[in-house]
Amino acid sequence: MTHDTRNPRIYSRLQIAAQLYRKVADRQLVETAGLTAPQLGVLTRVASAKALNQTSLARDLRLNDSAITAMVRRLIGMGMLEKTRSESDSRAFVLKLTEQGQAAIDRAVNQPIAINRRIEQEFGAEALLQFTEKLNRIIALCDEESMVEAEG
Amino acid sequence: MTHDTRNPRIYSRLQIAAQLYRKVADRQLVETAGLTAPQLGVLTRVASAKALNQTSLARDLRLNDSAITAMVRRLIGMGMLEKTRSESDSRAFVLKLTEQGQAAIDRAVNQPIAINRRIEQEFGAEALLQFTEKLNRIIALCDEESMVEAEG
DNA sequence: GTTGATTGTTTCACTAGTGAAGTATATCTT
DNA sequence: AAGATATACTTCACTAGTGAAACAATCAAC
Repeated sequence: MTHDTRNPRIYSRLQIAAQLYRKVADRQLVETAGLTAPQLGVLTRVASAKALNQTSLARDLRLNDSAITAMVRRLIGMGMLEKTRSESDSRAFVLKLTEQGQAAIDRAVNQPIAINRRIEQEFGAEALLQFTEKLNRIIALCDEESMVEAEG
Repeated sequence: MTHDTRNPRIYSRLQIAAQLYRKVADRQLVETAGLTAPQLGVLTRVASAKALNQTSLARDLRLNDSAITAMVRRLIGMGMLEKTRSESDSRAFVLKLTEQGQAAIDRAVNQPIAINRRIEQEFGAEALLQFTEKLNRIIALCDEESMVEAEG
């Protein structure tokens, strides 16, 4: 009753948490691996797939195609990634790590991110699982909602 | 064991949830109120304070000063906000809503955001509280961690 | 085997954020 | 009162994302 901002609470807390988390993780990652967190996300996905194109990458990371275009351009500029035309489909590119890219991942893996550890310890395994479960729930609800908006 | 991406899980889920939530909320807000969610956040904060300057606004929203500079510039351009030099401190500006800005807030308030309602219903009051509590925990841990990084 | 739709990618204009460096104005300290 | 320090704000260069419009290659249907 004091605040009419009843619902913004979740929204804004979520935004702040996500932003802050990224900032703190980025600081360590840039220091140790020379990568930002989103960049590491892209590289690890590329590393774990055998022949990935940009569209699949976008789907995996739940991003826009154009976000991937930009991301890949940066990573290629940094010498972390390579891009070659797919032989089976000449619209698509196949993404591959460079040695330098693999080295960056290795550095990142060898030095676990402090904030992750901290959160894991504070929360404990069970609470952590429960929390990510709720995040997944939110993601699913957003998906549903955006379907509804689009089609009716 | 299948995935060595044990810790990224929380991080990336949080990012995806936040991004998606914003996207869905934005779509409705832009439609009904002509505002994005972050813009509404700024306006409601300005509305609830009596004489706000940009630095306090930045602190409240946990944003950079320069993010506020840009945000305010856009909102002024849209005719939602006004900026006048503070009489007590001539470095600072005092932010004030225009009529149009107030009208936009009213439109937003009168049409609660669908995705918020959906999440509230699915989660229930208790789970929602618990969830935001954990978000606050994460925020606090990030704050601590960034202190440690900065000073040692 | 064209025709038409779908798919993979890019470009453009935009919002939203960070961080470092700079400019004024205020506030201490002496 | 002067000089150092802090505060309010801006600018710049950057990352990271969206969405719409375009283009070329592929795939289905006649």
